[in-house]
Amino acid sequence: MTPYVLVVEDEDALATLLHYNLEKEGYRVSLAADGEEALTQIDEQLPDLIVLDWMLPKVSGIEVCRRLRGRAETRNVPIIMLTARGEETDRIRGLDTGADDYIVKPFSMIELTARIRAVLRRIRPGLAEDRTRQGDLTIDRVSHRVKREGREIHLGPTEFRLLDYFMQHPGRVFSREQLLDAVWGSDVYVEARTVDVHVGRLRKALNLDTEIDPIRTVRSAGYALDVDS
Amino acid sequence: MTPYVLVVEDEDALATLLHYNLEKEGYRVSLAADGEEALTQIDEQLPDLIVLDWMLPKVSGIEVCRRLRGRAETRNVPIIMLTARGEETDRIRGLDTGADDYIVKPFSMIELTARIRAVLRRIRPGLAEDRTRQGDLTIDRVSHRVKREGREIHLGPTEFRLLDYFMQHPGRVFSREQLLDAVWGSDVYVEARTVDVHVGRLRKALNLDTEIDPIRTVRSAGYALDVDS
DNA sequence: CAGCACTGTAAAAAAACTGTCACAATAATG
DNA sequence: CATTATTGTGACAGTTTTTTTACAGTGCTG
Repeated sequence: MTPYVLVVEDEDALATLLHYNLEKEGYRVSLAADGEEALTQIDEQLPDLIVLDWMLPKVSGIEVCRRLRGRAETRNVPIIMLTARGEETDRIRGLDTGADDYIVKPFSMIELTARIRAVLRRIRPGLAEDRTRQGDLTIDRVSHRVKREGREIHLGPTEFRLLDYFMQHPGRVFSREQLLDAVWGSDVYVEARTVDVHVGRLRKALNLDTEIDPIRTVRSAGYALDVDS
Repeated sequence: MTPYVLVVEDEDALATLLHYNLEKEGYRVSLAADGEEALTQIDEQLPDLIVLDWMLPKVSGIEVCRRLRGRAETRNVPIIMLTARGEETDRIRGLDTGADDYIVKPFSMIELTARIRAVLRRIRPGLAEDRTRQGDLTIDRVSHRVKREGREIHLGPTEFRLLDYFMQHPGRVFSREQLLDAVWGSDVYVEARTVDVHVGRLRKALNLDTEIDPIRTVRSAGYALDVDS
């Protein structure tokens, strides 16, 4: 059974983005726009994990969190908090809230899915994938290692996240803008052409030994990871 | 058969943390949020060891302890008490309670698992691992000795616990925060950068003879212990 | 109480990584 | 084949992150 994730977020654009991306990640996703709605939905069907915005209309995120922790049947549902930078971070860090993890906006999809995987792994080991293989490429998110044909490959943080994203959606073409959103974060501003440079760096690292380039350039569209399978 | 540990703890965050870590340690783990629930669960299946919070709602830890000691079938189940600093420590120290050991919060995971191993060793010798080998590194938790390629290596207490933790999860990357939680203790407040210094000290001690550094730095993520396997 | 071993912090030094740009190379188009 | 649009690349300056070093404080031991 695929994990069921409830996203509680009032800002519409972000909610849609999360819905879209988590669904693509293979989760069943449901949205709630405020705390009240969230609680109703949770009563209807118990999620496997909740992504919860800190600031919410009607019933605040922290209040939702407390209420869930107070009830036996929801006590063990993992919660990941979404907070803006500097927003009472210390308090969350201390986990007084009872949240299992938190993530500071702006965040990249890669980062969020990594957290979700980590939390789900605690609850339902075996559900969350730690390692992905595509052709001769292997990426291990726990040990942070990338291998090609068994050879270890060193990547910088950005190249690692970039490859991670590609590996999760093999064959699919992404525009520079999509990659920026997914890998850099939804409201980070960097030049679109920067993606080219990082793709270049990723290629260089990947193809030190081989001459077959797993990354395909799609002119006037973007890039994709190809693997003959 | 892997040992079955019952954790009785009302504070949710700590309970989750314990559950997660002990499970990873290879134990079968069950949680109870108060004394009543604990007693019910114990009736259902007799644990090999109980980790019991001193302060509990409904039936207090000490009461649970007394009742277990009063019944023949539970008399010999080892109990490790969890107490806050200064919390009637003397009385526990005297072991009037019948607990086999106690540990004062905040404690590190390393510390707790060491106690659990020690107690289990008394009951079921051979079950608890005293020694771990990874590549050319050996750590012996009973004699508190570390060797590399047979050469004895002296480590300070913190470096020892740090290496211990790494050895228990080889290859895996830990953030500074995770290491602080696991090695220093869940609510000790020290600067995250301090981890760097101790990793540095550990490296220095480990690499006196060799030039191969078993500790890998993962930029913007943390550290991992690597062993060619 | 002096000496020693160990801690945590802070600050300096080193290393790794980023984002941009300018220009080169390549592909598409008519 | 010349032109235009798009992508690749090397250099670089700036930033972030890690490593190293120094130091002051603590607690233990003889």
